[in-house]
Amino acid sequence: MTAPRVRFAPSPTGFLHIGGARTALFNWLFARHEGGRFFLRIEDTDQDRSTEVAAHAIISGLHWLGLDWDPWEGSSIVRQADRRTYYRNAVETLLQKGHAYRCYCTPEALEAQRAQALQAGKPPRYDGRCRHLTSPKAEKSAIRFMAPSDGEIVVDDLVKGRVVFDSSVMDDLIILRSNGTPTYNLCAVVDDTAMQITHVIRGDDHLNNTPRQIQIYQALGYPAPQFGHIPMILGTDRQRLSKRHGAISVSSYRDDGFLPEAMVNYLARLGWSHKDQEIFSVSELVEHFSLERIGASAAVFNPEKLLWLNAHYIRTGNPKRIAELLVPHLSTPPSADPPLEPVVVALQERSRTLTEMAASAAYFWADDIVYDDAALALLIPQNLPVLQKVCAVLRPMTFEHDALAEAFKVLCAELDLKLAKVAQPVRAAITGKTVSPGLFDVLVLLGKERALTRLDGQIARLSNMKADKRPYDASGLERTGDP
RNA sequence: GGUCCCAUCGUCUAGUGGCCUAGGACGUUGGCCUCUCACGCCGAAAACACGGGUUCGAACCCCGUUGGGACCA
Repeated sequence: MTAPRVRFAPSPTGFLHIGGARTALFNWLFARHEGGRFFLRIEDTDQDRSTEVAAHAIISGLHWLGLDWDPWEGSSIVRQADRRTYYRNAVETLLQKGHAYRCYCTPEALEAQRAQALQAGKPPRYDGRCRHLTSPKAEKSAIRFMAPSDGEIVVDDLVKGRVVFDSSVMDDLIILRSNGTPTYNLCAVVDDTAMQITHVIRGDDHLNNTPRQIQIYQALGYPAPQFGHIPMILGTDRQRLSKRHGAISVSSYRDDGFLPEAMVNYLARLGWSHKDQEIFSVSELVEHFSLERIGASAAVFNPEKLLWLNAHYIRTGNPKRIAELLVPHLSTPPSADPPLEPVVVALQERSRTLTEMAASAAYFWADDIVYDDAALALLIPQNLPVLQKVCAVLRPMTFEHDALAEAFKVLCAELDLKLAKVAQPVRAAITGKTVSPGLFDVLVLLGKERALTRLDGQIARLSNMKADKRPYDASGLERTGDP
């Protein structure tokens, strides 16, 4: 195949969502696999609904995913707002060739007709009443495309296979509104032709637009590109994915501590497959990607699997990079002691998101740690002797993993206790939680001074409780670190 | 309503007429490992929507039904 040219053409009416991101990804992968070009075109002809904020959100979403694009005629991004004259020219050409005509029907009248047709149980088609008008009826008019009504239009879709449309069901669509703005189908044809797009890869919600566009290509005398319509992404209720389904913007996943490679991997496997492989690096994706391997049916978005992939990439990621990505998620900036990287290493295999990792890391740097209920349940007078023994053993030691492990082992033998019985109270005392990385790792990371301070603090508190002979009451305990 | 698309475990999928007693993955679940939680390892439950054809043989090809989705909006 000669080097293909593809594009991603979002309307800037909101953030980059999961579905758009996958469309962009498939286009990008196809271009990179085939050694072709990938362009970004912002479809902002509808100025009422388009915003700059949205355009930026889409661009930053693509950047985050690592999708880059090629410039076209010197500009990085093609903007339809800059191309109005080309649309006007195309409309003019169609008018001259007799493939378009002025329609004087008002939007209100059209709406009434539509409602009436619907009422009568008929398809709400435009009846072509202005088609044969010879003289202008009013100053304001829209321009309609004169759709050929004979024969059929065949789309040899790269994903769906051969799809045949009967021309007689196609009505005369408006290509230029009475306010002078061109419509989607016209712009897409004009731009895809100008940009020499060879493959239009887009959501299958556009499949029904395709025969209309093909008719416009033919009327204009342009060659039509090939089409590939990829299936929709659905919510758990099998409805088209929308805000109701929760987080659907790419940026919200970034903010929730997901890694771009996890998102890319997940999106790629949603509708596309390569044998039984689940984990793909970007270069593997580029290597194996092909349009033929895209499935024909819609796919349900499954956040659980995304989470699993994210956990995988956090676990196997370069600690230095993970550390950098973690920083924005930390509620308090980490100090140099302990250094961030070894903390990340300790938490990598027990964090599914950066957000989770940040939450688990808090006690390494906090001056006042928060004790959760499960930890407080272990910090009771019965465990005071154990904590005191541990303190006594630790105080003269140099904190080093194997030495600590040996010391605990010896102590356990001495006390005739399982390691769990000793480790859990200590863990609770120094982390405020019952869950953490390996105890000896935590002790080393925390450092001798901080670990002993926390242990001493709890020993003092428990000693007081015992001296007061007050019954244990968790609600009466001081909880430091709460806001 | 019309047109179009789609149909394998709950979910993502492998399967391209005999390799299928239908494979993998997420999730669920039993166990092992174990200082907690994870990771890892071993095991389990779980699907060809239905009905007709074609064929010696159909998850796979054809038709229909049902169900879902999209567009017209």
